[in-house]
Amino acid sequence: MTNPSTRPRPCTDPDCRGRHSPRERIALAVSICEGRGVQMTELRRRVLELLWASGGPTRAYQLIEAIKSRDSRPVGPPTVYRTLEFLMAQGLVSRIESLNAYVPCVHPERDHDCLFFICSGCRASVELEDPRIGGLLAEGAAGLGFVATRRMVEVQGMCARCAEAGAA
Amino acid sequence: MTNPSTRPRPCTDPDCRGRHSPRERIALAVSICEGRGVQMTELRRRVLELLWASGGPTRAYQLIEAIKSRDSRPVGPPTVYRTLEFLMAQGLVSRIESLNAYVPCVHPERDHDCLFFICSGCRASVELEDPRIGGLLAEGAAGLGFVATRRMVEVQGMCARCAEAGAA
DNA sequence: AATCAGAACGAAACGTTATAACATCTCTTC
DNA sequence: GAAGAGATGTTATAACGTTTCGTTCTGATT
Repeated sequence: MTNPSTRPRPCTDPDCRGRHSPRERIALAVSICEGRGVQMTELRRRVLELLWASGGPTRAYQLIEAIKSRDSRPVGPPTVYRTLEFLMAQGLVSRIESLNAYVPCVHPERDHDCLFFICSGCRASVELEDPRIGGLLAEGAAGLGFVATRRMVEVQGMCARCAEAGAA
Repeated sequence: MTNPSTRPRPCTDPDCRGRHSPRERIALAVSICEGRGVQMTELRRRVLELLWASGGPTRAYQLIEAIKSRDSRPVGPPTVYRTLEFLMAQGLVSRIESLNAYVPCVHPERDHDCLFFICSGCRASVELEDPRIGGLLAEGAAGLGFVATRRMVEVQGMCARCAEAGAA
């Protein structure tokens, strides 16, 4: 067991807007895997690092490229897809369906909704949390007798910066 | 101008759950295009018919197959993708991102949200409307200074029927 | 230490989804 | 009938994802 004082701590600011240090988020991910008894292997950690470093939604083949060029380690698509699947299963990464791309989850420690605002200008994405949306979806599901397993909420548009620049 | 008494009328039941006759929905689509001065061509109408006939989210290559086999008319992928793009631009069809598939919109006359419940069992989807969700998303966007252009809300799970069958 | 089982990884081939680039056709308008 | 716009056809290829099978690694057990 790690010393509690050095163990990464979950974020308690509901309005942090994802402003966390990648380094610290990765340490948190490692700690989460440890706690669950699943393996955060070298490859998995590397993929997570690359996702954090990328600064935006990243495609599977970009990851393949990055690992090949930066690490001089050729990996095939199945390897990367398996790794992404693992990271998603652990709640460490989300897939953005409308982009066929992946982002690191800002708050893997929380059972968060996947609610993304995606800028068409700079291709960045922001993850938000709003439990009320989950509530409404649960309500809708209940009305249909529907048992939900996965929710996906994606909003495309322009971020403040790009909207301003584009309008000029 | 069509005689108002024979012109397809928009649905006013907020809780209809998509129970409309395809025939009548297609007539409505034709009427909408007419009103907007855009062309509902043979191909576009055919694709819309196939989507309504299919009974569930339909993939682009399934449409290509259907047109080739049923109509003895070979069409290429670009043709079908262009057609789908047109139908989406007119709000007659929605794309379900998490399935790479397309569904006819139940209420093209309304500026509806795209809120889908997708059953992993029978592969059917139900489109719901809940303006409150759009409201929350608008609120989230406003908080970020984000200008939204497209919203996608998809919930995957099991419909009542399949959940019951699967549980047995 | 040898063995064994399961998890993780590597590689080749393949299947699916989507678009680029360019040609043609069919109307309308002048 | 020439010009232009919108719609469609054709070929090729890019982008995304999966299947299959075999190998390696790791940790537990004997």
